[in-house]
Amino acid sequence: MMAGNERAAGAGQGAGRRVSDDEKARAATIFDVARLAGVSHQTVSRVLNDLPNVRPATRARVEQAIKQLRYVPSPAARALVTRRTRTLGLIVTGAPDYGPSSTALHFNEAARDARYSVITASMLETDAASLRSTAELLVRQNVEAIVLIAAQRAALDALDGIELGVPVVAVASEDRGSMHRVWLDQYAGARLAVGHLIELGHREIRHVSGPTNAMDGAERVRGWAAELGEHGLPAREPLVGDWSPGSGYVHGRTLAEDREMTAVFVSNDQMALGVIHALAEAGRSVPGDVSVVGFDDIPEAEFFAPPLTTVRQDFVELGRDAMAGVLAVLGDDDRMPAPRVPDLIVRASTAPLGDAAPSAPSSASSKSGSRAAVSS
Amino acid sequence: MMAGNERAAGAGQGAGRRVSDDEKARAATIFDVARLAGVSHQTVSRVLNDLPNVRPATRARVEQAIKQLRYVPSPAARALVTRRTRTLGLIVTGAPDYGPSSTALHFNEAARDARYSVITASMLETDAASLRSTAELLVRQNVEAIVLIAAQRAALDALDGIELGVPVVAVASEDRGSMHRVWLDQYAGARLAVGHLIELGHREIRHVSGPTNAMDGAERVRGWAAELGEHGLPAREPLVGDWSPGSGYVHGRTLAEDREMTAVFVSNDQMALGVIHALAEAGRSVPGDVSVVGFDDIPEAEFFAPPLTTVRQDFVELGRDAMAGVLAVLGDDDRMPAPRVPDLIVRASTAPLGDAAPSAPSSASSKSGSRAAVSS
DNA sequence: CTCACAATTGTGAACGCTAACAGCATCCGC
DNA sequence: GCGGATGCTGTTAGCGTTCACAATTGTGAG
Repeated sequence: MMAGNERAAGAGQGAGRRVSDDEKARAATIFDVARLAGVSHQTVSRVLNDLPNVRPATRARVEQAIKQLRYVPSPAARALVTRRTRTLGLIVTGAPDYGPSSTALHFNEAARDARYSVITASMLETDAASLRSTAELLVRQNVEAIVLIAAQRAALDALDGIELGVPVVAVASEDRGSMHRVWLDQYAGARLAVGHLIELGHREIRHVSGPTNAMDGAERVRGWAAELGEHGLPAREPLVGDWSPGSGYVHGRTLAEDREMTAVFVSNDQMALGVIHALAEAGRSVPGDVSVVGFDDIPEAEFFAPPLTTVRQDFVELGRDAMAGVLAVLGDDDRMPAPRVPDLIVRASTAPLGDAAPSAPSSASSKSGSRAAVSS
Repeated sequence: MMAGNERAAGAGQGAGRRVSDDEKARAATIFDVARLAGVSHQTVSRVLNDLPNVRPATRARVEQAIKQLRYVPSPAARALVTRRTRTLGLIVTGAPDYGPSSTALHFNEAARDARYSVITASMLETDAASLRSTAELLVRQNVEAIVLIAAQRAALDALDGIELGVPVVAVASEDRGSMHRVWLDQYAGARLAVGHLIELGHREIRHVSGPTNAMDGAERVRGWAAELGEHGLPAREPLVGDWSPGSGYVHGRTLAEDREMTAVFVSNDQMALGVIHALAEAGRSVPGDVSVVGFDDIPEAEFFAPPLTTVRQDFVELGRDAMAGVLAVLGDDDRMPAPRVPDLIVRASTAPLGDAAPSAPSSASSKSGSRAAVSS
């Protein structure tokens, strides 16, 4: 022991000077620990990595030395030799909306649990050029995989097909051959919402959609149309919004003049807020005259006037699924997670078709307590 | 050239086999580039790091080789020898609210512009234990500094005083001796809001505050009280909310019964939504009977019923300030940025005191197009 | 006691890069 | 035409780990 190898000599820490945990003192290395514990650096490494064939007494001695020197292994040195960084890249585009932000947060936590670090690249822009250069930036950091939380189709397309050298897991509502994907089933969620309106007796159900470049929105349009079609109901042209309450308000004004219509499926809660505002302003009460369903269940939805019936998405699980997907493609684990179906949350913005009869009058039942948050 | 040094020999790439850019081919190293360009690895390193004293012709040859081999330098190897990772840690606690999320996003962009990577650790919990272990986790990744976006006082306190070995820059509204700080001036913002109400003639101005553990909220309380005090107006006990629309609603019901009160300064926009809802429900019109001012200017605020007068905070600049702060403490740059003062955004939820006298009850006038809309 | 064999520990040699210095032309002034 | 600057380029030595072995110690059967 105390082998006079070139390292120990090179370090040249005078035995007396070492103790002071003063400022400039360079962080301890595996050799410092080895010397203090009276073992070779390799034995320390074995302890660090929990390898077998270390006598318990030795292990204890090493652990004691580690603690005493406040030693932490260098991730750089480790990455250099193992060729694994245990680091993932996360790209989030667009404004920090509730959905993407939540997904990112829970992905982050899941990654931490799996002992991976996450280098995040958030960006407001969503053009192909900056997206690609951001992805390449992450690759240059030697991330082992990239997770892309993409709302806009363009963001997904930007990374489609290009060979980055690392796997990409997209959190997106549309499929692309070239990358793996996890998602929440927007189509099914929309059918849930529209199905609810149909059950309430509505026949003329309009739709305020998200922007055409939004994949979630497109799936919701599909679901809306499919559910209507299946019940032999007409699907009038959707009104295309931009997710903002303002665009909901604008379309709400238009809708207010459509006297046939008795229900609106709005593609997110913010726009639903605008729609309700416009309808009420035009004297069409919600849910008295018109039923409105939103999508997302943002925290505020419960406190709209009236409290909003909406479709809740589980972003917690989505974030975890993203991490599960990463582990899957990295081969450390199982297969790609299946999409989850959102839940319908019935509140007070929907009511049975009744009082104001559009074309086919019917009597209103007074069932369904309005408030009762998560009822149904 | 072509020196038969141990590296080139050790690499043992058969000259014939090298060309295939097949799958398993290990990424090119600086030696591969050197060989192809017919120079030493050190010259390649000089080109990579933009050092002087490289003949333009040589530089071009090296750059050509780099491109041809699609070579990217290994950050791990670089970090190992330079002892600099160019990586920062970012801790964001609590739910992904608008403010913290925006700040994080713009910090992220600013870091990228400064050629730093950011390892993000988002966490819902805010207890000292998990916060500290998260910070230590980041330190173990050899981040050069940690940025803490802290809303709750506890989050700040958790990292206060403990020696992490790297500087901490807190984005927080209260000061702690042990760390650097950037912030938006909540106190000044609150005075702006209350000053506006006073100018409109209000004398009984109540306050719905954030939770007591929220530093922003505490500063806003201070600002509210100070502004009132300076005008010799009474500051009744604030109603303590929890930022949610729900708590705003609850306090709104209480406030509705206070017939003295003609104005409320609410500590964030979400609670203001709840307050307005409750007031309207109780027959006290906003702004006809009561003026309401919020804080934050979330995107939805403009579409509340009525559109909300509020205080806008510039989270874009705050995020950039955080990065500027990091550069400052890292010594690469100038000094800690000064706090910024928010802007008052006047919309339709505030009006001059007039119709309804504070102590003398009166009938509500129907002035002010208070958009019947969302009011119930 | 001795020897084979397992358990434990130690010894170089990478990993891919930068830092420090050494070497070699080239150029300038006298 | 010679000495010394002044580019430019090359050589060697680490940075702190893990990997692949080699060496040593311990154990149980004969």
